[in-house]
Amino acid sequence: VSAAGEREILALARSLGGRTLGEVARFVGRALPRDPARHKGAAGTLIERALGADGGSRHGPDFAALGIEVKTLPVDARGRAVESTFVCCVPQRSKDESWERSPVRAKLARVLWIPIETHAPFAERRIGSALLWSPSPALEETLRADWEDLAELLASGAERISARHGRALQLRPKAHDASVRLRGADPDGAPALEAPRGFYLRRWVTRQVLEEAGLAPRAARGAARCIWRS
DNA sequence: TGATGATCATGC
DNA sequence: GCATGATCATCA
Repeated sequence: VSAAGEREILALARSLGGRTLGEVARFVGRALPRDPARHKGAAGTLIERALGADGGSRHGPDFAALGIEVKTLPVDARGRAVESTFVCCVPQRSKDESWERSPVRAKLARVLWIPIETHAPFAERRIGSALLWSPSPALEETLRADWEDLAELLASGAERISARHGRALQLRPKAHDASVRLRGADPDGAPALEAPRGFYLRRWVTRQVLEEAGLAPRAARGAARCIWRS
């Protein structure tokens, strides 16, 4: 909405570049957990606090007024994304929604990517150069096609669903454990229990984002590069 | 090494 | 209880 607002957020985010999670935690006055395995979302929560994002578990973008979603992006030493990226939970009745009105499109329309080096002790993980991003028309077409395929899959019954569907988007379990069930509906509309799932961006997508921004090498054997410079 | 399915903590 | 923040564990 506001270009000035975007520039301010981006400048603030880029000021975190080169710092460690421990430094940022001290800056915002929060303790950083020692064990990432037991605090998987801690880096993302910390960055949101440092940026003054709206926070909480509400729907909608992190910066509601600007429509910006903040996503930390775990990368290896060369700046390549090492994990897929959670986008949002599968909404009930997603079959009734168009791509244009989908939460996936809303989330991905404007993303502030924050690369973070992984495979180091939590507090020593270094933050990279923040990147304000929107999907290219080509990627958006892929996302739309995936969304429509996956929505159809969801509407046709839960049995056939796996993470193998979708070129850029995929469906994966999203729950405390595999036993969790939500109230849903079967293809006929009758009440049924379903495993909660989320939409995820495949790893190649975020790798491409960083490559196009010059933050990661394009070739598999490319030279090492500092992720907090470009 | 990469992808899939499973899992952990927190906030409301 | 469920959505948000993600990474872990395992197998091919």
